[in-house]
Amino acid sequence: MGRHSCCYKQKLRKGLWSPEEDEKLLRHISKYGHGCWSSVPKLAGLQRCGKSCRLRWINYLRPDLKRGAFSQQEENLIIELHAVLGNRWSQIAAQLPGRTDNEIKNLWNSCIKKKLRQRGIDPNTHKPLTEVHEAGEDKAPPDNVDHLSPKTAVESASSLMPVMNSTSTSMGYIPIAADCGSSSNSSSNNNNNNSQTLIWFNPELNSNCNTMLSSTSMGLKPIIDLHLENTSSSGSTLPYWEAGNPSNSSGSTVTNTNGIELQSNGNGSFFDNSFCQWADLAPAKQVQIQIEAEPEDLKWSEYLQGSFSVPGATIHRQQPPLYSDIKSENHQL
DNA sequence: AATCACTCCAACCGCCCTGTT
DNA sequence: CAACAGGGCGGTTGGAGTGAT
Repeated sequence: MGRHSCCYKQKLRKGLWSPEEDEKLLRHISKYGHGCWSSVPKLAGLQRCGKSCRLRWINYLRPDLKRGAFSQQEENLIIELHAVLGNRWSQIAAQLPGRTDNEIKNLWNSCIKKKLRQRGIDPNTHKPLTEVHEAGEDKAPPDNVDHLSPKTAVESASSLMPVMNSTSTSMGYIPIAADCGSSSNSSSNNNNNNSQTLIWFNPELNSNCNTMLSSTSMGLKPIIDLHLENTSSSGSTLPYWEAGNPSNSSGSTVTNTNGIELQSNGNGSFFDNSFCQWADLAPAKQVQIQIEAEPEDLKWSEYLQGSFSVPGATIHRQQPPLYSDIKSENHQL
């Protein structure tokens, strides 16, 4: 594919934006909105292509941008999100209000990568450098490795599990990854062609690894609180991994915050007839929940608009969840 | 003061996806 | 179905700024 058509036009300015250009663009968008970007330069009286205007607006002129250096919390969050999302800068940026994907990408390449290496962590895999070398991965995988492609979603999530093994009493559970069984070439999903396997985990298990977003071929997955409890334990609420121990889970139920109950079959598996078909409480701190749904039912765009649905369950949310929201929600539990 | 090396980041480039015709 | 346009994204680049020599 060649250049974008607007770039063929002659006499278009390139390079840094002058204050006058900024003012023209700002004034135009403030007054009329951007509408069709390709028409913005003409209407605003700028000798730029629409893409250039869009970029300038998004990365610099937007009024909701946060200026200044990144805080330590923001850096930590970027690292955590990168571990799950990889180089999906726009999705990472969506979790950091006021920050742009470009900004985050630059920070990652110029600063965070270096810091991680100094700490002995491979920035591509987020594993200790020694481990990476031992595994014969001297040559670091490319940054654009698809951390959560449908085939590797469960694998990716599982790879995070070892760092989530500290004790916690939090009840907040959220899905972090999905294996999209509807993928045309996926053969790993129990012969169910229109299903997904979600992996849930508790963000409080490890403060440094409380990433809870998952991304599949369908886009970023929504975040859901899954409140799990063991009602078989004399009324007391136990963390799910205690309830989910296959050896003692007989008779227990698991309920999420949406009131969806998963009934144990006594073999470590939980069955839900409204939201999920089955939920398998694996021995680790992991539960796989298979959902019968067309991929379209779970599009992130729909979720952004306020709701999405799967058979038997509709989950509403006013606006896209922010990482900080989830953190505080879980702290409240 | 001049030069060089290095860092950082704004902006560009090329590609992909989606919607429209 | 193909062609095209628009928008979005990730990778890369070039230049400004800064510190060292």
